[in-house]
Amino acid sequence: MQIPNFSALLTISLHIKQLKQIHGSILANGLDHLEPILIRQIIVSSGGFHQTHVTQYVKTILNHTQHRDVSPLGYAIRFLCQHGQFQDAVIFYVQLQRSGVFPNTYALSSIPKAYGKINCKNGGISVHCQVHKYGFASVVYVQTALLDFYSKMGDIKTAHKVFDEMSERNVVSWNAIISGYVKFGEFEMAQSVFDRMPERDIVSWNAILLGYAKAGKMDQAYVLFKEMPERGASSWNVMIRGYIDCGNIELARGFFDAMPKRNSISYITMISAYSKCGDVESAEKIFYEEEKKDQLLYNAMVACYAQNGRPKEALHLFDEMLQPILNIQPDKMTLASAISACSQLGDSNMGGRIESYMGEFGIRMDNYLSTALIDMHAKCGNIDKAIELFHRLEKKDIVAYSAIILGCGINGRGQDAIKLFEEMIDSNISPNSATITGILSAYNHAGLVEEGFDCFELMQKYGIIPGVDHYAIMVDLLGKAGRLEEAYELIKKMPMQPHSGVWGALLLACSVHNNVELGEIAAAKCFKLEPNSTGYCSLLSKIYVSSGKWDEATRLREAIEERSFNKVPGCSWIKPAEA
DNA sequence: TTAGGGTTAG
Repeated sequence: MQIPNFSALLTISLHIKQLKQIHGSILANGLDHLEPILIRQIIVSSGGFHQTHVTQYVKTILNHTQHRDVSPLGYAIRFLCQHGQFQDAVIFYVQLQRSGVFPNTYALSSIPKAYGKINCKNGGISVHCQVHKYGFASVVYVQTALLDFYSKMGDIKTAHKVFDEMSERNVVSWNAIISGYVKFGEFEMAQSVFDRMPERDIVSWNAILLGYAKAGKMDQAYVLFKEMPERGASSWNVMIRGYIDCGNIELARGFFDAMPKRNSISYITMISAYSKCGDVESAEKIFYEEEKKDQLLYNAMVACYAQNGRPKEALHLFDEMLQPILNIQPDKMTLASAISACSQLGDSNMGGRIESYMGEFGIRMDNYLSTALIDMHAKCGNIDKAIELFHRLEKKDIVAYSAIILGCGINGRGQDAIKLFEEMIDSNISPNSATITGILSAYNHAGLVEEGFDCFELMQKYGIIPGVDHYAIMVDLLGKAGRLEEAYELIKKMPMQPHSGVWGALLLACSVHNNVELGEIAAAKCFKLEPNSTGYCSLLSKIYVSSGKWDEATRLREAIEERSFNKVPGCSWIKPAEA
């Protein structure tokens, strides 16, 4: 093939496969100088392809090409930013600078957003310096991007300074500063900028509407909503979100039903609201009623199943979205939920498959995914792998600590769990209810009773109210140590009704330590709370046998047989004991 | 430039 043919080919819209072939031929023919044009063409033609494939391929070429033509590279950086590949955009931007190439407006107007997304304030500040250095200080797009960067980083002062110094402003610049004030709760400032705006568009109105919603002033939000010159799906979505945050899910649903044209955000807002209050059925109804299901909708429903202890359904839906007929690409959100489902099932095979998707689709590991994987490996018994992942975490937050502490606890690594808990407290991270469950389980495994009690005091310090499960672990811990009376006293002091787990822990301890009296009390409670479970009967029977109380053992066995014959739930023969 | 979704326990 001749050189002119390549150039001509690269001016028309082609399939990614054809572009890949052309790329191969270009390199084989030593025509590397055409690579920049190829990059641009891939991006331009990318509309119909999977974005992940395109971004992967663009990244591959960027990594390998020797050419440093600013136009396609700036274009590529903007493309990566538009497709959420912020880390990579920053890497290429830095490479571009290192090779001595001046960035262009494409790169400079998109890179501040990338720095903001990866939470790198210094990066954005250095871009700000470069903007002045390279003479882009009067370009409205570049300045707006910088002002938006500062406002998103919470530095409203600098954002306002950039805004004040702008020689030219457009409606986007005004909206960016308003959104910044709204985001950080400075509603009055937002309102005052809004009042001064020379012209407003729907985004300006939505930003102010959001301000009311965030302040919980839904009555005023409604007045504004009615007054708005135009309303879009976003305006309705803000109202829905506002009512959900106020706990008025019915009114939110009313708006959802009434809106003229819903978008994916409307659906996922409602689904996640139902998910959070455990109403999986309503979420399912919305999901299945919508015919055009996209990635966002699937993600919301997979998450809903995973969050509500229905891991099989979560994975079933995950599989469905990968079917060639639908071929919806999973992303970080999907994988995080799917991994959570795997850990609930203890299924590390499926988990491994999901890990391999990450490579296949070029999904970068982040804190959410790492934490989900830590939990999964720990629950599947691979605690070393979990610990390794934990130590590789960039930022160890409360969820990651909770997951690893619990993981160590359930894998018999009590001492490791205790060390990590201390490390967490030293790094000024306050434990939450889940962390306490984890550390208490670790003390329980290690048989550290006093530390368990100390933990109850610690909870008070951090304002955590002990839940029924914390008591259950404590009862188990005391029971195992043979301190049965203390365990019983603790149950009596509980401010809430003990569940069968609490009484079951006491009963188990009684069976280990052959305590008939407390065993009968605990068993009676268990029978009442879970009449259909036979496990408690066997435990009590074991206590009788071990204590030589053959008559009671026989009576109990007869009662069980009679019960299963008559299908009458409960064991009525035992004297009900008061706790 | 706005709106939304993911990770820990129960």
